[in-house]
Amino acid sequence: MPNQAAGGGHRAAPVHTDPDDVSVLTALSALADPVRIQLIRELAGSADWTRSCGSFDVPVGKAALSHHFSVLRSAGLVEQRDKGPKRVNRLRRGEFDTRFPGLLDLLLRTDNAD
Amino acid sequence: MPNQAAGGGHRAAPVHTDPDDVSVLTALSALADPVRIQLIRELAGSADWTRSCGSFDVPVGKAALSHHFSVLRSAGLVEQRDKGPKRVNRLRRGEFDTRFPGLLDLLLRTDNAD
DNA sequence: CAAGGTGTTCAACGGAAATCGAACACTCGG
DNA sequence: CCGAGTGTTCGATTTCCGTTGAACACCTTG
Repeated sequence: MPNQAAGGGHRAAPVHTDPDDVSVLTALSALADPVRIQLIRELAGSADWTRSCGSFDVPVGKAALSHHFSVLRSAGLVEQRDKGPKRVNRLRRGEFDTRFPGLLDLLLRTDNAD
Repeated sequence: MPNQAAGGGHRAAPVHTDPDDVSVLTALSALADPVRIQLIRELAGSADWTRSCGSFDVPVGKAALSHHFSVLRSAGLVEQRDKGPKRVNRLRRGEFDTRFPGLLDLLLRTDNAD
């Protein structure tokens, strides 16, 4: 029996924020970064829970990457779950779009390339 | 005859950027600031060309204010015109909304108070 | 022409955010 | 139980952005 044993998991659970509790300023600040934009775009092109944190093609080290995911969680943009040794991600598309209609679509439009 | 004389005005014309030439990153960065958000909100609640730069209720000095307007111009959000000694403003609502549909509306929704 | 009002520019400061390297914690496979 | 792989945390550095004060430029009114 690999995991999910009794007594609860040991790893520190990632802290999430509900999009409803996110201010516009926080949302915009989270999105106003090249690395995070790329993370979201790549994430949007993948199925839920299929991408681990290290699987993204961004020009930063692990530490900075971990920080960026923390920001994205705080802004209600990304949800994370532990899967074995990896931490897999999901873009909270529906929930975030309910809170900020059209904002994510704006970022994901192909004609919005930089 | 006060002004509008031949030979052209002398004041340095403000540099504007067409919303079509603005990247998403630039737009989001411009909007991800408390002072600029307030400027846009106040501007949205006023008729075009009725608000001079100094007429806004923001907690910063003239220098910083001038800088913020420069950022807003560069992001294609605000248009400025000289009117006597004052510089009056206009929110480029239609044009900006064509480039980034829904983005301005998001900021101006009352339930998005911080 | 002088004076007050408006806005820009400049150099400089300060603080927040991004980044890195190293150390640590956890999971899984030999 | 050890080792490789994954991600977080810590401390320190760097970079960027907002802010200021002072000097300057322009327009108008007296």
